[in-house]
Amino acid sequence: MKKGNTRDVILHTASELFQRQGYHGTGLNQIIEKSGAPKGSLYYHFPNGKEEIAIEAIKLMGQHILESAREDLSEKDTAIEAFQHHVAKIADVFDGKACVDGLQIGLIASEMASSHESIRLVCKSAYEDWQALYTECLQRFDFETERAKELAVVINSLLEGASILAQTNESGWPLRAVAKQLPALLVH
Amino acid sequence: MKKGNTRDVILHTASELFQRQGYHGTGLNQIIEKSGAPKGSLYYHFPNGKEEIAIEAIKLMGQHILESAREDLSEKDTAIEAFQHHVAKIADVFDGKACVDGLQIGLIASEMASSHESIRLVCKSAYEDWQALYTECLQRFDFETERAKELAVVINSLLEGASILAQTNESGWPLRAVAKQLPALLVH
DNA sequence: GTCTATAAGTAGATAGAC
DNA sequence: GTCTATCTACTTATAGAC
Repeated sequence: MKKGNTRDVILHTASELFQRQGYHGTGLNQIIEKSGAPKGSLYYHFPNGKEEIAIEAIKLMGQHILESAREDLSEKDTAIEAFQHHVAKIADVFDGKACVDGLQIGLIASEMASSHESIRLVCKSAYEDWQALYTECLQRFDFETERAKELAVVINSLLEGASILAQTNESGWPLRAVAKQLPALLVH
Repeated sequence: MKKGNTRDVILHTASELFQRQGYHGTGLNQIIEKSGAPKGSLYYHFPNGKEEIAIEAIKLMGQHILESAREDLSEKDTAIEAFQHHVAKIADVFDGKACVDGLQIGLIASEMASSHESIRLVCKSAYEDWQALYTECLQRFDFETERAKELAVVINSLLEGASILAQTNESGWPLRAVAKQLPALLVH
């Protein structure tokens, strides 16, 4: 977990807490406490305070999710199998009651959309990156460009929504229900 | 807006604020201020404080969404048209920058899932009600029971997720992208 | 049923020593 | 780069008058 410098430790802990408890639900003191980072150094590394930590944390989450998605999607031979594999991996995370590491910016995105423009834009950018990856993957499996783009939005929605249901049900089954219906959606 | 008694005014205002700013992002003072309700009466009507207000507010949102969904879904002659109509109505809400009235418990559901069991259960119950309605509608259009139940979960996920994207983009287009792909999903 | 005042705690943020 | 102490503002919640 520790990457050596204090900044990364703070950011990693903040990512974890923000995505589970949200922006307002997570205190700076809690981040300090859980990370074990020295309290005094927080405003040294992030002079703009909580908002700056949140922005950097969201960028980190975005990249993390992008990487694991890219990995999942490259391991299969059809679009259906690829996305089903991706969804199944996410479903597994919600079964264990362990921390939901690196999944989901939906909570903070909803929370801040109407109040913090800068955070809204970072979230928007993360979603665009994921959709670009999905689009690219669908094109590789011979989906026409426009349809691929639209399906990417739909898949993105599906994953965000099913993740909320999974949290609410404390189980990955909503994601598995989604995986099961993917073949109907992904017809040429 | 005012339904006569103070309790309902508080609840209505709380619903609005909770779904836009979340639980931790909304202060009791803000609810009082915005509702114009007398401050002293808050703990008279809700002796258990903020958590009780949240639980009742979520129930209210759940019923409100259920009713408008029932209305939307009963106006068309095919499953595809019915759900497309429903999604289109939601999309329109996100275009105007007005308050998102009565839509979406996803934010508060994510926020509280890991910390307040009682709130998590109320959200779970609301989702189950909506899915039951979707299932019923799909069965009416000759979908087999098991498939109808699974599609209901998928549609629920789709709506929750696309609503987050709509907020993040300040536009209803993600919901319209979903509507456009519904015919592929809803094949017998 | 409503109102005022206030308790008790915690939030984010800052200043200055080291 | 880190630590400690502290400031101000705000939070939920309560007590007691009306």
